[in-house]
Amino acid sequence: MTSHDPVLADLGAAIDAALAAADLPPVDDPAFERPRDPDHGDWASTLALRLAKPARMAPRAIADAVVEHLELPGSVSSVEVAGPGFLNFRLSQDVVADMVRDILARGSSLRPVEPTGRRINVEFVSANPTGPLHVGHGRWAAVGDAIAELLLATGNEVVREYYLNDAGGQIVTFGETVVLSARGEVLDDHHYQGTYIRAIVRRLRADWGDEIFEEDGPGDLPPAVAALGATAADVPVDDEDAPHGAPTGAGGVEPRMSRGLALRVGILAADAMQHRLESSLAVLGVHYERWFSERRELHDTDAVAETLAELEASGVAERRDGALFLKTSEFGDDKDRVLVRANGVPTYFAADCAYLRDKFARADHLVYLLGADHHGYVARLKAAVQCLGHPPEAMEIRIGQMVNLLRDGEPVKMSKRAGTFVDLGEVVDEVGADVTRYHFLRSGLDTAIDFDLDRVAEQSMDNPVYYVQYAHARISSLLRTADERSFDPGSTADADLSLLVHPAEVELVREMGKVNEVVAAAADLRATQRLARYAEDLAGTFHRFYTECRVLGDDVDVELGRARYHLAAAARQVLADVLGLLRVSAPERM
RNA sequence: GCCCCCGUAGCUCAGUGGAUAGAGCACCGCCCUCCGGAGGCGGAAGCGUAGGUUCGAUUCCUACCGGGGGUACCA
Repeated sequence: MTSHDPVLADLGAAIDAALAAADLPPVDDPAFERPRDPDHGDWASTLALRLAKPARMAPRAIADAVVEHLELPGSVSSVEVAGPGFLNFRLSQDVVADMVRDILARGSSLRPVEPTGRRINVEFVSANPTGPLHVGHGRWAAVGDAIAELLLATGNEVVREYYLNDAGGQIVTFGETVVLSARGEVLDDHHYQGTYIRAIVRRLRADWGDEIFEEDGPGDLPPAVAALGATAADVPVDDEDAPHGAPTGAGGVEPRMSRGLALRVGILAADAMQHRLESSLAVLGVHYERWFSERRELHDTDAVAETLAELEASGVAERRDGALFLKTSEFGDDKDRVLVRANGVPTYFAADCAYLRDKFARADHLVYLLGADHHGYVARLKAAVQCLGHPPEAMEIRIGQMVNLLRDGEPVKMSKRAGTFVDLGEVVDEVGADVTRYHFLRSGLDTAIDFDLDRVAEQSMDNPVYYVQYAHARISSLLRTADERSFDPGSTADADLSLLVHPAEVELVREMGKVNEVVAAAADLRATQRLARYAEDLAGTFHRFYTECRVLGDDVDVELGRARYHLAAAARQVLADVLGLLRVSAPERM
């Protein structure tokens, strides 16, 4: 990472030379870091501390020896030894000036990157199309979207993908639910509950008329749907081949509709749900390059069958007790997993294998964003990757901890079936897209977070996202005002940026200079909170600068005012770039 | 039982071996004849417990305590 920064590359080379000149052993990494305390300079190296043992010398003595032999590159103005043996470096004013000019000239603070040539597939949310999204999904949506943006910014080809589980028993159950609801009949415990079912009923009724809910069905369905009665689409279903039914009295099970009807309506209902999912996500500002339909792309094709045949042919899958097992235990899983049940019906896992195979035909690297409730699935998925002949690291699974939805401190139970969830769309309407996104983006995935509706709504005016956005709006206002007052900032190239020596100016510049390394680290670690926290730090340094350093006014030296103008403009650009990566808006006015 | 994640300020969360552990909110006290006070400055307040590794541990290891999630020929 350090090699990306030209200054550090120069400095590293100079240090290597100094070590050699001082008869000290070489280091493979100068271990540059940003000191927390600005008094410690722009960059620090801990190499003397690390070298103490192998060189059998006191760290300070090593540091002194290095400094003695060090020829500083032009980009570094000073070095000093501090504390137990830190080397603290300060950048020269030229570097500062170049950075500001560069940002303004290019219209971006993000350093251009070499394309990696890597095709990365990022899958996130992928909630079943049998119900609306809840707040927890919002977290994966915001984080997945921002991670995709980060990977894009660091030179990768990226596809955001949503896997639609629009096949299987749940679709039949979903169809049953909709039919019963349309007929005004009572639902059983295993049916989906919630007011959104009525919306689905209205939707289908509007599109196809009431007869869609009858056994015969309308004759003018699109062929693809009409032909669905018994296609591959209903393969991965519970073991009952009989129509789904509910216990009625003591007499046992009495079918309430045919399986074909439930399936047909279920498929149409899932399609309708997909549109609802898409619009909910769009409200959050999340858009996918690819919606992958399990039913259409895996079951209606030969994909599953081909995958199974391939796995069997390569010897990683074998028949046992009438079922087909994938030997995942040979690749770290607890036990082998069933691909095809003894009754001939493929499992959900079989579809997952086919899906993996399909993805690897389209991408070099797969990122999955899953909730903690899916972590039990990781081992077998990792194993499946290897069974398909790919190295395990070609797929990366990020497990995110859960979101606890609270309402005034009290947990809100979220259950799709019970209908007691709070829809993501409602939340976004209540607190706003930027606030919702930002709330999720500023925490690490490993942290289980609380989302208190009342608190977030109440605090919305003091939300950290506004702190950042306000800085952006404030600079915009400043530049507008300058324009209105016919302030002539002159060109960036002519501005004397060496005038920027006030502590608040130096701090701002110093903070701005971190942007590329923060972006690189955030991308590497898939850690959106790094960007968010950085944005907050940067906004803070700007606010301090703004309070202490005036840009406009008769009492401000003209040249200094111009330099500050360009500094502010560059700071705005950095803020806009970081917010852009988070896909949070950067308003000119608030 | 076994597996995964987390215990940091009153609250929500940062800090993937470095110097005096940070931010926002809440609380107390200051700061607008002047570019947006949705701001700035100051104050008070914290690494669950006990060991270990290391020149150095909030960070890595072990145990314990506490919280969350997972452990199907379900999807």
